[in-house]
Amino acid sequence: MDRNILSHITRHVTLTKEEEDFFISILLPQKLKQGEFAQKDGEITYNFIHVNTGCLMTYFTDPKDNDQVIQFATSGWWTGDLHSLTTQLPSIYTTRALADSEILLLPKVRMEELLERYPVFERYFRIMFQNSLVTHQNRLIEAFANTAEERYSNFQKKYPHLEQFVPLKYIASYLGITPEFLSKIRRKRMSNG
Amino acid sequence: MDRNILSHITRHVTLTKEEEDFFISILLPQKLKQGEFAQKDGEITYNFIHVNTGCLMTYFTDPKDNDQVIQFATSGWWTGDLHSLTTQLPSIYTTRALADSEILLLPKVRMEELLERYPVFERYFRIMFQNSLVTHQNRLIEAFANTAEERYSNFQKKYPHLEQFVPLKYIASYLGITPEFLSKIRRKRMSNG
DNA sequence: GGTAAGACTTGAACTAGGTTAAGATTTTAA
DNA sequence: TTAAAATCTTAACCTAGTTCAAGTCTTACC
Repeated sequence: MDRNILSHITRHVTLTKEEEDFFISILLPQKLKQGEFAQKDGEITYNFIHVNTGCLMTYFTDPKDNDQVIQFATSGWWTGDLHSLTTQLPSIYTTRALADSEILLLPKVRMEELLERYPVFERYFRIMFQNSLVTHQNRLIEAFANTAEERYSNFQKKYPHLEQFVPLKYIASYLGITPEFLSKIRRKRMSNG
Repeated sequence: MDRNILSHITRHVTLTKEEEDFFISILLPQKLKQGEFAQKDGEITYNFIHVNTGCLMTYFTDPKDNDQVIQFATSGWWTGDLHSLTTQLPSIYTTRALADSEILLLPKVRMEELLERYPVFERYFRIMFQNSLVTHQNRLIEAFANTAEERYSNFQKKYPHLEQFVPLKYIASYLGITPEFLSKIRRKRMSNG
């Protein structure tokens, strides 16, 4: 199996050979074609998902059937529904491949075993979640303090490669606006330079 | 010293007497009067902050001098600027007492020592951050999918005691609207029942 | 106990962004 | 290769929320 994921982890913590081997042994590799689902809303989440190659998005479908994209996950990211994974209640999110992708599934029970046996992984996930929290706080400030146009600019700076293959309607959704309004912004940009 | 904080922690993990004692020994208690600062923006954050009694708020002041409240923290909550604490770059947030409060400071270096010596605290903070992440994801969805009025209702349901002593302008800021518009919502509510 | 400062409200004019519906362009699939 | 489906754009009209300015109500302080 591809041990590429280890390079992401050893950026934050140091692993022994035993820890590496055990970790790799509990991961389930899976391939997804563009458009396929890693997780559907309404179902219980049994796996934490690591993206090896490709790109996934996680979105929430509201009662009026609008999709709200909450995250794009590319190579090296963890994704999925933490709430459903923790509580084993049905997920409110859908996670879906935006491009052909290879993912690694970390089953909940094996993850618990991992954390129990090798506390270094508690540390690793503590650091992961801590960083992710900072990112989410920033997004929250962005959402309230900046205009849609500023958010779009920041998005482009932060994820320069994404716009090539992510449909604009999902980018609009991620930015919290309608596709029509994103069109307006793009048009205005072109004429202004 | 008040060992009340331990009850919050042992809700998530089990501590030995030794772990409890060491943890308590590294905390610095501090009293704040209403309006006093626990942390000012522009300064480096040296402590993670635990609220024992009272209530603090953390806000971001944007370039146009608008305050954006990102969190209210009451008894049992951790607060402060995780980004500045981690990177030791100047904080972009201010944390301030909304009522007379007692807080406990966990200095960065002692926190690192704690995590090194007693991995059970890695587990505790991993769980904390994981839960907090779920909360932040929900807030993000709320911000985009709901109207200001719905957000206000949800806020009141979630923090029923806060509205008694938190000035409305900070609640408006937390909801991402102007105080004027919050007034309008409250007025409309009164006439409609 | 009066006054100054901050908090809250009101209303009128304005704007960022949404809605609806149609048309243009691209992608998919048979 | 072409028809169908999905994506993207355009435009007219609409609305949630802002801005500004004035007025009321509280709180704090000399």
